[in-house]
Amino acid sequence: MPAAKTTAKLAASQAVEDYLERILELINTKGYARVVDIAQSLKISQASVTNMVQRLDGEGLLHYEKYRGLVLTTAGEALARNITRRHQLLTDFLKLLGLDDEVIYHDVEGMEHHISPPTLRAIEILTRQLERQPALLAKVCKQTHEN
Amino acid sequence: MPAAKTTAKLAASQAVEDYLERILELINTKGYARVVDIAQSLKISQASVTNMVQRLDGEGLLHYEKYRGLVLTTAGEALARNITRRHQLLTDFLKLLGLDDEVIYHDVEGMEHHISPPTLRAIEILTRQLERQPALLAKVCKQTHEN
DNA sequence: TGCGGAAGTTAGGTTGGGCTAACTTTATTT
DNA sequence: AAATAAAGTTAGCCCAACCTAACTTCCGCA
Repeated sequence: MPAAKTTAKLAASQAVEDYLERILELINTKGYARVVDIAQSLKISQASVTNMVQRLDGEGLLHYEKYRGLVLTTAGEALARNITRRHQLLTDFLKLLGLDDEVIYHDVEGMEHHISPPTLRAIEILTRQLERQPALLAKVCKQTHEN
Repeated sequence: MPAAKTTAKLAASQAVEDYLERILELINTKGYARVVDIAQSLKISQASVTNMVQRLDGEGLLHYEKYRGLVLTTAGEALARNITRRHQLLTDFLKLLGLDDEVIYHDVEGMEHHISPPTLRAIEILTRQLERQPALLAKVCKQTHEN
């Protein structure tokens, strides 16, 4: 069999994607991800985080040791990077349209879980093309803020 | 108090939006929305539909009479039209990018619940502008399907 | 007109993902 | 090193939305 398939993935829930995204972000910014930080970042209770972290360990997305912390597995980090990329590309695209940061953050947080690779790719390419069309973008921004 | 607020809205869940959207669609295409049709359309059981329909009646989004059918209220129809519009505009936008119908349908079904009015507006305006840029669009489509 | 099948409903169960309260473990501070 | 504070965990709960099984109502037709 040529071209082995190494990525399993198999559909992570919205919640799982949110957790992984935040965990990766915490690790990138402070070097580690504590339960208390994840809870604060997602605005949920520590108890809920402990629960989910145990589940994610069971699913092989991170290694978790009671009271000692956690690290992402290769699979977990792959998923986290993937959702982070979706977040970034969507944010870039909406920024181009001159939308408010609050609005962008809110909408992206919802939409990022529902965008498939082909759509993401098309938006990425469109974004790159639009970046070279300042006149067109200016028109869109202006019209958007009219009225 | 000037400028009375007539629209309440108050955040409908994803599920509620999906139900209303399908109900409106059924009414528009066959003139009525039976439990069995809604169930089939959403791929869930009739029992679940009955449950939700009772809830939506309680929330004033439709009038429901046991065994006799249902009609959308003004509020329900407003919500349904709103979500339908989001669906349509997102679909139009993605079609412009040359994406496959299956992909579009799937992604829109997820994203439509998470797009705010400002973002929707910006995308609508962008879509209209892009429609007059066939060369740009061709480039995006081509690059999207490369590789 | 009454009966069988389709449609609709009810009751009760499951699952995911949240919560609080109470407890344990770890870390800090004196 | 003991006390206290902070972090983490457990147990038990709740709610939205789904499900199946069993029952009821409705309707077309012999």
